[in-house]
Amino acid sequence: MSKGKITRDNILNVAFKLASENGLESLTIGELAKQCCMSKSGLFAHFNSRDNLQVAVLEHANTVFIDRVIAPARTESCCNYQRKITLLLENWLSWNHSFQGSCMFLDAWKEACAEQNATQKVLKQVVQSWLEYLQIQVSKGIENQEFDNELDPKQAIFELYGLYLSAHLYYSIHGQEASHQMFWQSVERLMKSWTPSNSINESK
Amino acid sequence: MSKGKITRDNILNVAFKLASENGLESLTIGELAKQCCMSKSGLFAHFNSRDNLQVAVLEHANTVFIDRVIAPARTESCCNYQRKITLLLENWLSWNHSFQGSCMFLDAWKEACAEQNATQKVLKQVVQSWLEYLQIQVSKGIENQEFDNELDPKQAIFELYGLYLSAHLYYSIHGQEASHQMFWQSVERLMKSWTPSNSINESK
DNA sequence: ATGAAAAAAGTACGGTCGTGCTATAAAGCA
DNA sequence: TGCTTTATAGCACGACCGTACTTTTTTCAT
Repeated sequence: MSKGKITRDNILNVAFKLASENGLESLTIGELAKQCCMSKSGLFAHFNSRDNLQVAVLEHANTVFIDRVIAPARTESCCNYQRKITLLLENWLSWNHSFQGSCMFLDAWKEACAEQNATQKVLKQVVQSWLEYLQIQVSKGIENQEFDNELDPKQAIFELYGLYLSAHLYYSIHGQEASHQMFWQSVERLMKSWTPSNSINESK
Repeated sequence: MSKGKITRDNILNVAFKLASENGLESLTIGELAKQCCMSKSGLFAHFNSRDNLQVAVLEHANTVFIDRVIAPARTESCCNYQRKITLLLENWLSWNHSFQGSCMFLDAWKEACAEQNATQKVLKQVVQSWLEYLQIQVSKGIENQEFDNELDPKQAIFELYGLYLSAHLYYSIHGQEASHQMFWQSVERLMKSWTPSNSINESK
């Protein structure tokens, strides 16, 4: 392995770590060089542009992902897929250092929000109050006996919110129509499961 | 209404529009001033810091959200909550100009990824292949008769992915433990609904 | 109409960004 | 060992960032 490759590999490891913590977009050549104890230009010569650097980091992250998530679950193939999927999920949640609320690929969709500045505080408060509002609606629906009284409103909104997030993600991949269709189909299914007649599936 | 308030309001409207399209983080004072046909310093004087500007934009967005999402559904109160929630969801998806894959609050968590550069292409391809991989696992589970053969793998992963996204969001609000717990509880519930015995709730 | 107050513009500064170009140092093969 | 190739550092640039400070223009109440 030539010196160049070794250095490049080290750079990518450091960059992956940084990008995992602060988001890919906030990865800057100057800071990365500092962390690698290199000069900006010395590091830059390995990629020739910031775009190339980011792409390289993503590809590196992908190999790490395969190594940590997919490969360890391969042994479980072709016998019990429920178990295998659970295994994949476990790996998925912990692949990038113990699920610190960060995922390389999600982060590339997300803004760098590591620092707890005033903006973030307001943002969280806003989102949280919206979640609580939704939970209250579910609670009222339960009181109104539309929903099963074993239903946990918090859990229900958690799942509902997931569909919303998923819809956003799928939008950028499959476009508006497909995203909408999948979202509503899932919502219908989810809300159906909230009704008393289907209480078999309820959470606790 | 004084001149200052009018200008400030106009700035916030323009800023909201910009931030909706490109993310709050990519909102810059210089560009915003240009869009408002103002000087940087003239605009700056209204907020005295970029942080204050961002907070103001968020608060403005929140009032827009309440106007467009919560208020229109108020009439539906206290009679049919299943209907009301559906209404809220409809408003939710369209509140910020027809659900163009963007949500003010989600965007503040997300990176500005409007431009289709090389990085974004790689990123989407990576995520998509991961989704397809998961779908294949479900398909195999169906062939293996662990899952109901009416189950739609694509839809199933859509919902599963939503739980994952939700978990990430809840992490930043409620911390690791709560987030983990809710995630697994929902996963258990979801996968249980995939099994043949519970096919009542299956999507189509 | 006039003068105080508010709003907007002008200008400048230090900082960081990505990215060229040139020179030096190290690596690897003969 | 010496020489070519490769890797790294040094330095400078233009652009844009947020944010001060000063000056000009506009607004508004008297």
